[in-house]
Amino acid sequence: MKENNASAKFSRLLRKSGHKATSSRISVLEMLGRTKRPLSAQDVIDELGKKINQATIYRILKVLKEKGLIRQIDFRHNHAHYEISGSDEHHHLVCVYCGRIEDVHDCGIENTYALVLRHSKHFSDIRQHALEFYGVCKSCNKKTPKTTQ
Amino acid sequence: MKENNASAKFSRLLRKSGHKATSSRISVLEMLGRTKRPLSAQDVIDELGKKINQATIYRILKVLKEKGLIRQIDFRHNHAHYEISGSDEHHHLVCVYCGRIEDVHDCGIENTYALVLRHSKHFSDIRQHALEFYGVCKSCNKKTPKTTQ
DNA sequence: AGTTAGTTGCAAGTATTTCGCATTTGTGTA
DNA sequence: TACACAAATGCGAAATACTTGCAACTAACT
Repeated sequence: MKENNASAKFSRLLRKSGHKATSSRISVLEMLGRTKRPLSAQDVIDELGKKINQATIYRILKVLKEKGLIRQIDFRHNHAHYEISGSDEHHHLVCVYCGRIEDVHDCGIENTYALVLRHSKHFSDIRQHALEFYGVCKSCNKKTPKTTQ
Repeated sequence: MKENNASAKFSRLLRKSGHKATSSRISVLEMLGRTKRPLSAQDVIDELGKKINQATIYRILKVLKEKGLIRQIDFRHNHAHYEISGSDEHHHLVCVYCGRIEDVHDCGIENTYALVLRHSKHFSDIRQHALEFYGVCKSCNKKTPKTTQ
């Protein structure tokens, strides 16, 4: 009954953040939950598109992201990727030419490029990194008081 | 003769990385060079679009980015931003609701969320950050040996 | 069970970026 | 200084990614 536990947990999280626990949202969360790598919106549409309209999938991803139930990752592939919150958080090496991705574990930013490269199998050069913080500004925080998690 | 110096420097950088120093490329570099904030492709098109075709502007941004002459920044606004390399590198706070941006100076990742928030005027909450490294994988490095800078 | 705000499906629209191919332009060489 | 050629550009169209308006539906309250 793992499925049920997971989906019950997702329902709770959704309601806690002021949203309805619809079956569409739970399906998306479950899909992200059982997938290790970050998925694009298209990946989700490929799997759930027959049950859920694509506009709805985009709307769901937007809400889940705003509420922090999922994380967005930018690989600079011209589309966003998403992964479930709470999963092992790590960074990525992304090739500026071919977009190839490699995971970067056990690495603070202070252990910089040289260290990352030393641990890398496939990369020979780091050109730059992106570090951005995503949060809620004070004026938006006033407008959406339910915003907990 | 500041302009000439800058454009001569850009010419040198372009040739050094194996590309022609075309006037279009130099215009784009100069525009980014004299602008403090990161510009979107559309910003560049708005200013240079009469002289340079928009497909060309996208191609130029791609090359400059690959060669590391400019940096790409992802604000999650559904389009990329670019800034000239070598300019004061800093991070950003981006509101997940309205996209509002605030600069984050003097901050390593180790001085985490609490410290960033303490220095922030407009944000009340940080939900997540993105840290990605951008480099060249070994197989691409073989294919493009000229890749220096 | 009934009410209602919140959610979804549908179809069309917008925004962003890319492509193929003919023409032009830098750059190294004669 | 002119030549030759690879590289870069312009143009138009297309592909991709994401959004919107509105009518119909549904979860979650009473």
